[in-house]
Amino acid sequence: MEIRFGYVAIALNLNNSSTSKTITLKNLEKIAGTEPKLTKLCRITSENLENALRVIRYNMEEKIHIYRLTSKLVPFATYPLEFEWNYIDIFKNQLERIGNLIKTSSIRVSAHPDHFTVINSPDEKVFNNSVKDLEYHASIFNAMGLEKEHKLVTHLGGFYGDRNQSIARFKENFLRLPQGVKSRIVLENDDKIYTAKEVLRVCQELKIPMVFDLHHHTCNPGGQLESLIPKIWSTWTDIRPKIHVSSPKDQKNYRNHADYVEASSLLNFLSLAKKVNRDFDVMVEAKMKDIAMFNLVRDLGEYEGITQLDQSTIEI
DNA sequence: TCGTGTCAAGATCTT
DNA sequence: AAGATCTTGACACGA
Repeated sequence: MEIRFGYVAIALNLNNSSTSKTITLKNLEKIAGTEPKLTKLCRITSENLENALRVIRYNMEEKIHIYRLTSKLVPFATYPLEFEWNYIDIFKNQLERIGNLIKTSSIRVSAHPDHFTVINSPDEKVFNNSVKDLEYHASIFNAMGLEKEHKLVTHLGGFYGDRNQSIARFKENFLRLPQGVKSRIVLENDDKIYTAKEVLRVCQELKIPMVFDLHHHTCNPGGQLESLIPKIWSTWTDIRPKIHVSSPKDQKNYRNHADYVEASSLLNFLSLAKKVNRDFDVMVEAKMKDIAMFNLVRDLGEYEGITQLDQSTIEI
């Protein structure tokens, strides 16, 4: 079976290729007049999209099939400024070009709205802002022409003093999301509150695919791997399952991501996944980004029973 | 040019 | 009720 690896947002091998350039609100406000402000925002966005195109081209050339786009392609995309700007319209062509390259090179992309998106928040304002943020992500993917297998990864959310109530609220709020958002969402177990077992149950109930994070599972265990894997795989009905891997920074900051990923920490998971015999993808979450991914694949290839097919793919 | 405090947004723990 | 901390890459300011 084949396992493909990818990385998050930044291609360290490409110089000056940030796709997350921005401006602070204070400095945006310092710019006099609406037009100049808009010009500034557009210049930044355009630069981010140009770099995104470069990064996708790099991925294509390096035969990297798994990639997470940054959430910050468009600065202040969901922030209520004193003027409207339809960045989807303005950057239609650039977004299309990126999407076309993603499709022709068969790259599987995703995005991970950051921690301000909390679907199970009891605060309606926070929920509404989360909807906005998810819609922003979905609209970018749609403008790129990306099919529904390109997903948005998020978590169950906060604890709010009562686990069961908060899980129940997630389900209620999830059902309130726009269809175009619901069909993009996949859920991931987190490192502090909701375990793989708990997230799996919600995913099964709501028919949401589940991204399994191996490192989070170590920080916040729930359920046995051997029984979890086939069930988690089943949530991905017609799409390859995907997992996240990372290594702890150190004992003190165990939950933080290290520069690289320790290959040996995957061996147990791989041997259990082999029994299920289904191809899957791995997102490497490490400070050293694409370089960490290449190293991990190389290191795994050294083990008995693992064959390195290319610099981002193994076979077991 | 380099180092460092700050940043639009949330949640949680501490005070 | 207010403040610190978490986490993250990049900005922005000052040395």
